[in-house]
Amino acid sequence: MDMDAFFASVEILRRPELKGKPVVIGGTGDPNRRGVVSTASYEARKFGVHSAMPLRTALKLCPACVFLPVDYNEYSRISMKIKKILFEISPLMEDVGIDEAYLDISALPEPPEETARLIKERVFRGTGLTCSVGIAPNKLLAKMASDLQKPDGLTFIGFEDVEKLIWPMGVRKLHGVGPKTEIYLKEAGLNTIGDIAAKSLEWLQEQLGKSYGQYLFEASRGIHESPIITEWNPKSISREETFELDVADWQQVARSLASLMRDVAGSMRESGYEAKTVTVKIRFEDFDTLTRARTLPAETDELDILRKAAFECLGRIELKKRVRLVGVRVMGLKPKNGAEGKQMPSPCSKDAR
DNA sequence: TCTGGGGTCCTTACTCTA
DNA sequence: TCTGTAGAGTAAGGACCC
Repeated sequence: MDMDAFFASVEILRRPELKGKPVVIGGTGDPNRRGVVSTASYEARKFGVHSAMPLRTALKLCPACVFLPVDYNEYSRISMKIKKILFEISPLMEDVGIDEAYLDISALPEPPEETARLIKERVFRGTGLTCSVGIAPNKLLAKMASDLQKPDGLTFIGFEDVEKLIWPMGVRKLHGVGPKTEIYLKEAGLNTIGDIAAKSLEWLQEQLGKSYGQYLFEASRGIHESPIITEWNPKSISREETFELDVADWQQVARSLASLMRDVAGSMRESGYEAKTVTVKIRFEDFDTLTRARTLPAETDELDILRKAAFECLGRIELKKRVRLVGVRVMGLKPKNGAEGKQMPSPCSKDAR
């Protein structure tokens, strides 16, 4: 199940006057400041606006677009409502970020198409929002099925449809193939998913690495064994900040790092985790990005220790260019005092490769 | 000229230890 | 003691996802 233009749809729901207008959600909502598009309504997409595009570019493409800030709290609230509805239909549910979920419905007595219709109906009745549902024998194909008809779609894919429906698609449509791999594959003469499927396992592994080659070999044939993951512990917690204007002042970078570290430590305590490794990230004005990491003798959630480690990392980076972004991440997480830790919905798909 | 933020996983290089 | 090797842990960077 995949919500349709989720952030934009939520905003339109609470401001009905926006219905039918091109709406762009991203950053602070000011298209003249730094930020990217999180979600564009279908009307805005007609102007070429899409996710991850700089807001300034979106403004150029569509000066008539309505730009709104991201209201993550509101989207989370509605997301939880949706997940509750889905969980009631099948508790074998995997959260995939804020607007997607996989459901194993193979054990339900109703036929799948009936369940799919029930999902769409209950989500709409509960929230006023539409979603697209894909039904397939595994997560990979279900995801591709849900993308096939959007918005408000309901699509079936079986293994027997892979050749006809999936193979003609561009390589980029395969989950796990991003912009870099797309370029690489095209240079190798592979334009469609079928082109990948025509290659041998050995060739793909030689060109793209053992693990990723194996993944592409199977995925291009619609083969994907990964199970529904119902519980999940975070592996890292991070915060980062892009400055409105690139900064040359070391003090300002340090202040920002200290504040981000406070935030991360707060988040760790809230969720009940301690961390072993601290990583600092600096992105310079030319987008050159460096990271430095420090592993501590033992896990901790004490701000003083974490901050000291972060500053030790920062000290190993020569700030000879202006700084665009500063970030901090903690990893090697362990639930505190042997407690369980708070299990969370997974933030994004974990099994692309 | 533009390129966010919060995540996961993989690869490669290096170091330490058995 | 010297040499080689395997494995674990750490560090850095990169690709991808929502």
